[in-house]
Amino acid sequence: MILKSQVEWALHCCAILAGLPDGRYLSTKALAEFHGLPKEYLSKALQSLSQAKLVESTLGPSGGYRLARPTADITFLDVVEAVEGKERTFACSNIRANNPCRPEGYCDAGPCAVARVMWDADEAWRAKLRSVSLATLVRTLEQDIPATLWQSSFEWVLKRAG
Amino acid sequence: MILKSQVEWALHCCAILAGLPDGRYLSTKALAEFHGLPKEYLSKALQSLSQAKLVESTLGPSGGYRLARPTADITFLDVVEAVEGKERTFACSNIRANNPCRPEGYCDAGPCAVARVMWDADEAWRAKLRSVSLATLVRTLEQDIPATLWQSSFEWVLKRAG
DNA sequence: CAGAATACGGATAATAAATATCCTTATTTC
DNA sequence: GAAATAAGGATATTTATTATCCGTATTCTG
Repeated sequence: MILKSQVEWALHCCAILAGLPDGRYLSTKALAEFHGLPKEYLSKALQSLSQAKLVESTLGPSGGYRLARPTADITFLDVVEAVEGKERTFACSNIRANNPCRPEGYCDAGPCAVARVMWDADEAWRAKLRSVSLATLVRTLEQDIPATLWQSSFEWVLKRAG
Repeated sequence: MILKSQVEWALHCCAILAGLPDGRYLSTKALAEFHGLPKEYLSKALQSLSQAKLVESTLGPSGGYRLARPTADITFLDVVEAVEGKERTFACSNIRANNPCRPEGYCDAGPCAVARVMWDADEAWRAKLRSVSLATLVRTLEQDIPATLWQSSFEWVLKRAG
């Protein structure tokens, strides 16, 4: 089990969009070029973000994407769920129902004990993702990345932002 | 992203093995029949548990599997990792390295900020799985399942345990 | 107003992973 | 010696992921 590569792409793209000045948009083309990704397929990930209302888009030359909410109000979980879907990572197929000892018409009171544990773990994962916002990510990146690279990247993006 | 169905199967099988009297083995055939699963494919999951040293096997008629350690010493994480592998659920392909603004020969100090968050969440998931043992699971099941069904299932298993 | 650039969605192909079955071998029990 | 078993290799089958291509509507630019 491994997350789609689109999750990674979407998160990095959101980090870039988070640094965009108000009212500006950045195109799929620019985002793909900046990250060295296939434009057409990255486009699908960005469309997922758009459908989840995390980003807004505009058409035409100088078109592209921008965040739809303040960076503090978009979490890792938002982005992950936009791309991966909101379904739990453990699917219970209720195999206990196949127990040959079950009386006819027996009905389970609640979800399977195995599933409950797996779902608790899933929720712990989501809680952690929910606790980190894009604002936090940008602050971290600003500390990680050398100032010169940070600035040149910012300028690279600005030059292409419509 | 969704866990393999073999994870579910392995956990349920471990729950059964956890109730086995000392020194007894239960075959793939019995485990498959009890859970309504394809014997050949379930066998692969059990082999994973065996390779991870979570269970011991013996050959011949009256052969099968038993737990290799006390139920309190086998966690959900042990079983999940035996089947799914120990790799993290987020794979960082280090796309930041494609940034066109990077100076020639630039080298990253540490892992990517995005990956660190994703890996923290992965670890939170694993920590939760690590916190629940088979002993805990069996206690929960004993409370969930009606005594009569619990007992008839126990007898069903015992009749087939070598 | 014309042309270019864009997001969007549908269709399709290519690749990889999960699911499943079959068969052979070595071991153990009876 | 016969039967049952785990183990592992080989191979399909199915599903998910990754990727590309194309047509459409929209928006900006000249």
